[in-house]
Amino acid sequence: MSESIESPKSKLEEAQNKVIGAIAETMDLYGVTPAAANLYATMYFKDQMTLDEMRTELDMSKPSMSTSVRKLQDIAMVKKTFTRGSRKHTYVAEKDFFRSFMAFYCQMWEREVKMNLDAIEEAQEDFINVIKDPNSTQDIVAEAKKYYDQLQESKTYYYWLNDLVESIRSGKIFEFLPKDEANK
Amino acid sequence: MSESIESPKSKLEEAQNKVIGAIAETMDLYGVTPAAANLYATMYFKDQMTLDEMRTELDMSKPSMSTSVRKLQDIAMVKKTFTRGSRKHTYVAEKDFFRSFMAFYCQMWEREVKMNLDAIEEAQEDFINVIKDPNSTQDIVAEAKKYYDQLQESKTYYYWLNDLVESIRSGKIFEFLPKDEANK
DNA sequence: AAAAGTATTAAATAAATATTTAACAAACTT
DNA sequence: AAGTTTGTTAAATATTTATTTAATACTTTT
Repeated sequence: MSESIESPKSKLEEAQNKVIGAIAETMDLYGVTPAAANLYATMYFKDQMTLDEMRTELDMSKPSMSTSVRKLQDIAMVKKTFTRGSRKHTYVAEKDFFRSFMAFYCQMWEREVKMNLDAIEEAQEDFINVIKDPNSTQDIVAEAKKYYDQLQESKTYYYWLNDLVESIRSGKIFEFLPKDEANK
Repeated sequence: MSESIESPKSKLEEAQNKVIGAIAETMDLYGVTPAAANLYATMYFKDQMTLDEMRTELDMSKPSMSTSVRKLQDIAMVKKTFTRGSRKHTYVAEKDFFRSFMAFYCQMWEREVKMNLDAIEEAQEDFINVIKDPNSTQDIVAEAKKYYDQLQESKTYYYWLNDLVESIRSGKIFEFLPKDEANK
C-alpha cells in the first residue's frame, strides 16, 4: 500500500471512508436499513445532495434513495432544503449528533412508554376485576394481586423514562451533564 | 365476548397477554428476534423457567429457546438460576427495567463510542497528513481542514455519550432524575 | 395546457435473518 | 462405565426484510 504514490485527493476520500464505515456500522443497530445507514454516513461529508447524486454516489436505485431519505427524515437525521433554481429536491444531513440523539431516542422511548403504560393500565383493571370476582379462588386472587403489584412497580420505570425524555427535549440534562466537559 | 362466562383464570391470562404483547412489540425495536422478545415478555410473569417449559409455553423449538435465552442473557435481561435437585437449567427474567435499561444502552453506546472515536482518530491523522503534504492543492487542504474540524466537533458528542454511560452505570443520574418522583 | 423532468408507489426479485430439524456433545444417574 | 437426559452446534428451510424494476403521479417549465 505504498503511501507515497497516493494522491492527496484519494487520501482524503480514504479518510472519509473510515468514518463513513464506522457510522454506517453503528447505525444499523439503530434500526435503519444498510442503505439508509450508508446514505446518512455519506451525506455527513456533503453540504447537500439530490436523489440523483445519492444514487450515483452509492450506486443504488432511486427508489431506494427515496425511501431511505424519508426514513432518515422521520428520525430527524436528514432535512429537506430549498435550493433556488433547481427542480430537484435537495437534502442535508443533520451533523449535530446531539440533535439526532434527541430526536431518535425521544421518539423511540415515548412510543415505548405509551404502548406499555396503556397495556399496563388495562391489565391492572383486569386484575382488579379478578380480585373482586366472587368466583375467584384464593390462589387466583393472590396471583392477581402479585401481578398487579409487579405492574405498579414497573410504572416507576416508565415515568422515569418519560422524565428522561423531557429533560433531553428541554435541554435540562445538559445542566447535569455538560456538553463539553473541557473537551478532554 | 360475554365477560360473565369467562373464568377468573382465563381473565388472568388475558390480562397478562395484554402486557406480554406490548413488551414483545416494543422489544423487537431493541434488536432482538421476535422469539426472544416473546420469551422475555412471557418470563416476565413467571418465577423461573426451564428450556422445556419455554418451548411448551411458546410452542417453539428448543434450540430457538436456547439461542433466545442466550441472547437475553447477553443483554442482561435474563439470568441463570441454580435450582437444587433439578438437572434442567432454570432461568429468571430481570424484572427491574432500570437494570435492563442500564445494561442494554450502556453496552450499545460504549460500542458506538469506541468504534466511532477510533475511526475519527485515524481519519484525523489522515487529514493532517493531507494538510502537510506539499502535493496537496489549496482546495484539498481547505477541504481536509474542514473535515478535520467537523470530526473534532463531533468528538464532543461521543465524550458526552461516554459521560452519560458513566453516570448511568454509577447511578449518579438518579440524583438528577430521581426514580420515583412521588410516583405521580 | 402540454411536455419534460422528478419523485413516489406497487409488484417482483434478491438478500438477509430467524427458526427448525437433525446431529452432536456434555452432564448426570444408575 | 454405559445409558439416559439435557443443552448446544450445524445445516437446511422458511420467513421476513431490503432493494430493484416498472408503472404512476406529481411539479415545474414552456
